[in-house]
Amino acid sequence: MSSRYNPAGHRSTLRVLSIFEALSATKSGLTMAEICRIVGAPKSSLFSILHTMADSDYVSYDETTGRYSIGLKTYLLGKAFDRESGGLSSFETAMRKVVASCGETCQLGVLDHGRVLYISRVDSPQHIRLSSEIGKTLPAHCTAIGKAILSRWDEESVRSLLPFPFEKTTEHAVKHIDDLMRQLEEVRRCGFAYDHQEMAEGVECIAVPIEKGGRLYGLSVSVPAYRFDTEVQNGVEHALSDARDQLERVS
Amino acid sequence: MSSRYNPAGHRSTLRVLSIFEALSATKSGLTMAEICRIVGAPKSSLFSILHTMADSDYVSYDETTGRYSIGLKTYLLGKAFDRESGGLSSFETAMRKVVASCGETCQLGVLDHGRVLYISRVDSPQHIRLSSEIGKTLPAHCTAIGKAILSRWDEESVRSLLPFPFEKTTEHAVKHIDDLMRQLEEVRRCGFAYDHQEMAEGVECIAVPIEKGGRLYGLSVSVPAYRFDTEVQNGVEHALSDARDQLERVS
DNA sequence: GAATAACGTTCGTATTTACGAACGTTATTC
DNA sequence: GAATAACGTTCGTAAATACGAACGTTATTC
Repeated sequence: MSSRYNPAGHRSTLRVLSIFEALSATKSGLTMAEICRIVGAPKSSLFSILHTMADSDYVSYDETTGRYSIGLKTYLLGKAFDRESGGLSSFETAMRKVVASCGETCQLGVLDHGRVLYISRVDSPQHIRLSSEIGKTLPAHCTAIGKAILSRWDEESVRSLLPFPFEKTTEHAVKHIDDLMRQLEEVRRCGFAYDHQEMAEGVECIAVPIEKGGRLYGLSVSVPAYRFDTEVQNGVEHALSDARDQLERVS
Repeated sequence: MSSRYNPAGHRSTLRVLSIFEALSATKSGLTMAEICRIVGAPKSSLFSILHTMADSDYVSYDETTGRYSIGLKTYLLGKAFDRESGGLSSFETAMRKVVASCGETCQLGVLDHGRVLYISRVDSPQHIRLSSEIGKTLPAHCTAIGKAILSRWDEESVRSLLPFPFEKTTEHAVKHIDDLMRQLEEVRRCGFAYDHQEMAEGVECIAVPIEKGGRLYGLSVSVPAYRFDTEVQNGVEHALSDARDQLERVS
């Protein structure tokens, strides 16, 4: 799909996007030197790119600290996504309803290069809760959202697109791709994907796949293991199917 | 501030940003040819850039329609801005309060290349209201937000950065930059900037400048002329100064 | 349904960008 | 406070991108 000449992609473009990515993962901005280290490019190269980005206000430059951060115009791009794609606001409404119904943290993710990219979260009102971060990724094979989405793929795609051997997480995680295939078959059958402390010890997750606007999402609820039982599981599954039905109906 | 070699900026970067900008201004996506026309670059050049953007999910490509639009990852960049910059959420809270208090549309903007860039809006509950669009720009000299922000600049910057002669809007708009200077002096004195049907016939606006996070914003309320009088004006000014005080206090 | 137009894609060379090395300047170290 | 390290910036050449022209393919026109 990329240009034949440079199969890796357009270098300057990749760098612009990497700079955005680096800046979005920071709290108080980055210096040029820090960006260079993260992006893995020499400062003489990023110099003009960074200045162009700052001049156009997609990146903001703080003169007093000498640090770059995400700019106002980039924020507006995100708003445009909301407006165009029917928005994620419908997801957020549904997620708030899920949290209200079962009292646990609800998360939304997609698959990005074989990993789960978390795009939205509504926190549990309880004190003990999860620490995942929006914009961060986790392996797909050991997360409920990952399995939920993969269950909608054909076997061949899963085998070719998922990095194997799997990244190691906890003892409970599925170790071989054939075992994962069996789990996915089970997800297709019952509609729910489970992560029984596979990603992190003591965290149980349940997820459903949701198709919306031609895209596959995974919607999950995470529960600390010590308050997880059959009753909680039933409640979560009920809340998740309600959310899925509501979201897929309006499309 | 740009690189000495290419005073206009880094070409590839400018193109990436232009593509983002073009995509953010559309409702249902653009084809490659359309993007080329908007950006003003040949398709052989944008080909690889666009594919690289789509591969990284910052841009999404709809195979059925052949159209590109803003991608999910770009949305996450916007969220990162919110998280980093203390967010615009505090502005939005304040704006909702303004609308609740005076019942008219409230808008937030900044200056971008001598024009007012609208970044947020909370609509009036009334039926007759405005049609401005988030992400769009208007001339600064004939808008309340523009004048509010310019009042915090020194005279030399205003004269050098504002495009003159002014773009023509309505008969009521200020025509000469010297007249604008007198108006800005008045804004500095009383704290409020006015647009008396200067941008659009029948629309009155009042704005205050707000400094937050090292950036200058303008917060305005727009009122249809037929329901504008001294009493309304007092109410709006009261609501705007409350909002400004609240926003600048927390910083 | 033939002809035309528009689209996305590929190619080769002209042009621009890339980046190691070196600069002056500002933090850090001792 | 001298010496060192790190930063942002500039330069020249090596290497990448840019883009007109031409391709096959898909819409449009008549």
